[in-house]
Amino acid sequence: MIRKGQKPTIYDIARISGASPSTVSSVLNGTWQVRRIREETAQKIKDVAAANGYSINLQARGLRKARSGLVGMILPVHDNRFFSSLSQHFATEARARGLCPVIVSTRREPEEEVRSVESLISYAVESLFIAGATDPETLSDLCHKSNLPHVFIDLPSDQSPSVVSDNAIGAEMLTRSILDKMPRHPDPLRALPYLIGGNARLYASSRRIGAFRALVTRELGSISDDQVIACGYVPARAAEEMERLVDRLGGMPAGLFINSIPAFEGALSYLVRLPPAALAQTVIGCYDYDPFGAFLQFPVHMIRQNSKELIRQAYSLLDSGDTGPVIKMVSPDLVQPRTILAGSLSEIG
Amino acid sequence: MIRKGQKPTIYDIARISGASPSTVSSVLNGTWQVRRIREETAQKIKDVAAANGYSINLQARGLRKARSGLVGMILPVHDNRFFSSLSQHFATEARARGLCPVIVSTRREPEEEVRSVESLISYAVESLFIAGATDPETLSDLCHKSNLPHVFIDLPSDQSPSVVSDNAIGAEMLTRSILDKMPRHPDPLRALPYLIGGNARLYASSRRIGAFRALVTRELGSISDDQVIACGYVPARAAEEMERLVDRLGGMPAGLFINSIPAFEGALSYLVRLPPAALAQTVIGCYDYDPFGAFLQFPVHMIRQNSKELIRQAYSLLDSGDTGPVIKMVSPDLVQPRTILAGSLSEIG
DNA sequence: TTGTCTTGCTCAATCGATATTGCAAGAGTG
DNA sequence: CACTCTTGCAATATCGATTGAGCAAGACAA
Repeated sequence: MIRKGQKPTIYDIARISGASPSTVSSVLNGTWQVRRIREETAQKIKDVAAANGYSINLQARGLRKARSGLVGMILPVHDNRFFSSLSQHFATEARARGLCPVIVSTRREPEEEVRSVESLISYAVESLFIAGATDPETLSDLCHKSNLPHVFIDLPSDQSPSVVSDNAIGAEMLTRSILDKMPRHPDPLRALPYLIGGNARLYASSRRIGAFRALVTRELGSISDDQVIACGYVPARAAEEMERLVDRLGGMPAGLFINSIPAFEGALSYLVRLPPAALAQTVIGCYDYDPFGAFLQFPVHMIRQNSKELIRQAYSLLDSGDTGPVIKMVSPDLVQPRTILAGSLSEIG
Repeated sequence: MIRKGQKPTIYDIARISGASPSTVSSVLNGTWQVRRIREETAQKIKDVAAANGYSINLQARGLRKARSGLVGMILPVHDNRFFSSLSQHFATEARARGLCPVIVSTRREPEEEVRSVESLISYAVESLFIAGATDPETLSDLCHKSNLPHVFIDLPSDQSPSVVSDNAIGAEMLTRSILDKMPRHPDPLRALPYLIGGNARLYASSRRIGAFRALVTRELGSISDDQVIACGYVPARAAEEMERLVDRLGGMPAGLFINSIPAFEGALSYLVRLPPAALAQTVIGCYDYDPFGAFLQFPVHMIRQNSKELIRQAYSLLDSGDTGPVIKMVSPDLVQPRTILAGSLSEIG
């Protein structure tokens, strides 16, 4: 019946069913009513196709129609709570739209980002989501050149539509809840809130630090540079700086704003060695979320990025057809300490 | 120069450079030496291509060559530590092989799994990785029919090559380290190890439970059904069962084997309410890994699945060309409590 | 009966790249 | 000088699906 070893094509189905390839094509892609194919004929073709395990060759269709049915996403890594949550929502929405999601991770390497974008362009993706790009403008250029609709997520581009977490609002919420719960302390230096972690030159951190400084200044009258320790994202560095800070102050400060999960890990590795009493006088907030943070022996306020909303907004920006530079802000959520005991964590299974 | 609004094709490059499309094609795909194209001609074509921002249409190439350059992966969800780690390694290896990874999540819905596999077949993926499938045999049939090389991961198929975590060995390691560290207890019931969580009818859990029972029987002479509480994966259920167990025993048992992260969360939500002293007499092990587990106020032994090795073995099974049913086992790792303080956690940033 | 419409298809060009075959011009050989 | 051989490229068929144009056969009107 069919050429051996090959997948059947519409030509095979046409031969077997005694119709022409064009009739088969229109029956199988659903346009047969418009093309005035008899119901009887259509049914026969469908039966033959099913019986022979026909499945369409989307490369051929894509070539002819100049549409691939693919949507691309670029992100730094898959194995990260935030990015994997982004990709989950991205993929779910893509499938809901009848598109096939192609997600490529670039390990934060600019060249890999460029290669990946070029590769996705070559596969004729219909639009592209770019999350956490290290080099937004180069990628933006590439997309514009190829006339490819695209959105930046989390890290914006100056030349393209972007959706980002509202770091200023998130940092303000976190700072405010630290200030609100912060115990008074006789030592004026230990009575202050401190920020640790992050890279002041990066987009997200700089906004968070800015908001922290602004609110602290507004509430406490001033802020010293000593209160901001943007020591990067390496846990070990954060551990060192944490220890140095506690040494300098002669104990824990009343408030601690930890910028990012890696910094949190580093700080933790030091904090867990302190006597529990040392932590009783501190309010800790972490910008970024980990569910097990809620099970530590001391309460931690956490900021959780709203990845679902980020994706929703990204799709809606694309839908709008606007290709100019716009930045949409999405507010993150403040997660209260120990609010998660009820079992809402099943997602981390 | 170029048809406006369109991406340039080899025909455009041919016209501009004064060569023929076939020459352009062979120059741009690197086969020009074989085809005796002059270096001078080749260079000119490359220049023209670069100047006009040419990028190959992989749909056309794929159609012609009957190879797409795509590798597919099916998994339940992206936003899960284990699966996202799998996809990270899968994607990295795919790119290293010059292939483009297409990862589709199916939310553990059998129909979605079927749709996704069909969709990937239609895109002509060259091979397919299927992780954590709920309905392996149906998917296996689909792949065999389409002559598509494939491997199952984590959850095996009877009809296809599969790579799975060695649940028996993992459970034995975890059980052994619990038994080794378990304190003696005057109450004979509290002196025993208990297993909580998981679904005894599922592949992974049943093996883990089997290994737990076997080793406990071997070391302690016997095991009672009361010691195995396979109450599923819902945190709240685990919390209930945990409380019930502690009530029944009049305190924490000497050893606790928690099966899966969701069960761990549930158990935790109860355990953190106990006085710290209550936990001092217990050894806890968790089958599955979460880095923050190491920062809890009591030590937890954890099993970490070796996702990198799972992927490596899966690729090597595919490379071998074998399509018959084989199961490769990969041993997971035992992570000692608090071994992670040094900063190896940066992956979760 | 002739002309017009509708029905139900088929034909053939097309998308962009690949690969086999073909072929002119020059080099080399006797 | 007639010949083969090599060089360097062009022509063309092909992959599988789509789609506008075309066309035979019957229905219906005039």
